[in-house]
Amino acid sequence: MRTILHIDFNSYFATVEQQANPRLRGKPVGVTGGDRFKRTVLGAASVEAKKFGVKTGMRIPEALKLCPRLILVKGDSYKYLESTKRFLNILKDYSPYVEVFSIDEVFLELRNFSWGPVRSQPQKCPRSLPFAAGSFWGAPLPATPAKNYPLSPLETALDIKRRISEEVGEWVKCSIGISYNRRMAKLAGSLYKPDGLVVIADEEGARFILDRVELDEICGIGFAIKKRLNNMGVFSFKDLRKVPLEALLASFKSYGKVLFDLSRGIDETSVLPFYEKEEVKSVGHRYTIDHDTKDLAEIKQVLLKLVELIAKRLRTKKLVGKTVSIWVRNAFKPHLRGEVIAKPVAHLGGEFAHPRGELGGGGFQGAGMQATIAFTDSGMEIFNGAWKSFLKIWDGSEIRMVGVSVSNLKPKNPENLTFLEDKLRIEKLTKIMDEVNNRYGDFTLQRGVLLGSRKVKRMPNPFLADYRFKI
DNA sequence: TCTGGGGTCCTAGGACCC
DNA sequence: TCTGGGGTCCTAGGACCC
Repeated sequence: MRTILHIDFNSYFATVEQQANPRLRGKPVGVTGGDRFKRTVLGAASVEAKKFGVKTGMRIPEALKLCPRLILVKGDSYKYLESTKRFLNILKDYSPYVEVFSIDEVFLELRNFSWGPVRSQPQKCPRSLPFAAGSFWGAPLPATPAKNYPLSPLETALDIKRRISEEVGEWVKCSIGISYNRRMAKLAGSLYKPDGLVVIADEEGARFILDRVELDEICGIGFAIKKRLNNMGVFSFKDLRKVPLEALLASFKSYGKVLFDLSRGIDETSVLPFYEKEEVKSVGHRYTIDHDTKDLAEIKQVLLKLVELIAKRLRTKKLVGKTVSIWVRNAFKPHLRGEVIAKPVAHLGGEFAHPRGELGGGGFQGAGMQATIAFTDSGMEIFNGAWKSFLKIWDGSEIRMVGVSVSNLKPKNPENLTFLEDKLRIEKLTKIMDEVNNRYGDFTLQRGVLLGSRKVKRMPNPFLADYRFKI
């Protein structure tokens, strides 16, 4: 049996802000994406703000309505990244098997460790009783340390909490879940926040917990799949276990097996250490303009900026890509709110308008298109592909968001360089631009066509997107 | 007055090649 | 003129995650 810890930092951006600024401690804090308070959502909410019902992803006016004294802080990705680096360095001391799941979530596997004979002993219900560090479901973990580790899993978790408090900051709390697979460890970690420590020791313990949580509380079941399960008469994991595998496969194709296993606490996926993770598969940015527009010149400028950011990231990673994707999201249409918009998905069968409108749905409509171009890391070449696609999908109506992404990436091979003088000149110029912009900030040097783009103030911070590779 | 932005994965169906 | 099958690439678009 495996031993996997899931470490999740609570209200991450908000607690890092509170750590950095003691005046924010103990107060409801919301971290915003940037300067804009309109047309954006909260990136994080502090523990205190959450008590008012404020949540990550909430619109700002809505959050202020719930909590008028909410302190809005502009997010600082560099700060969060520094903090992430620090806790990852701590975790590496406990095991080499550290999977970076997101900027504030990590899986850590302790190997060569035997749980010994386990017997399930459900102890407390997660919803009715808060519990202190060390509470668990299922059999107690053996106290005997593993061969290669000086501490037992439980002691390891407690030691990690102690060191994070000492070395990252006392205000930065994490919840740790311990279990025999990734999904159950993640579920365990989510049961008690903040500063929780929960063990799900075996499948019997897993069933005990699964029977007491909602379907979408587990990683892998979201809005649409939950809705479809409900339509099949499945409202709990207990119900889900009664559905034969064949029926799930018929409805959800290969994902049916995942659901079948999930309901039984089974998950064979392994912890993938960060140094074994493949390079990125796509690099992209999207941007919501702070007003709806059908001004072609303005849209073009937004796209040019996005494309330059993407191209710069590709060059930093020494990658070239050949697939350019573009999406637009149309202006909000109140009458479409709640409408069924999604088209059937090949492998899952879409039926529902997403409440948040991932692209379409929830009052939004959108369109996207892909195009194949020659492998490139040049902003202009990406732009040319994107612009052609844009003109094809754009129906002339007002848009609120535009996004570009480059995928089908491969390492840039220096031998492939063309010796055309023109190409070399462009590469040289691009290199100089990157050097200057790295030193003085993005868009210090920019193409003439971007000059005068006053309306587009804030652009994505590409730094945050690359956290995984800077550790 | 109305919801951001960074990703990953999956599958169908057609085009195209041998 | 009619005919098969396998493999791979391209494209569309949704669902999921944080």
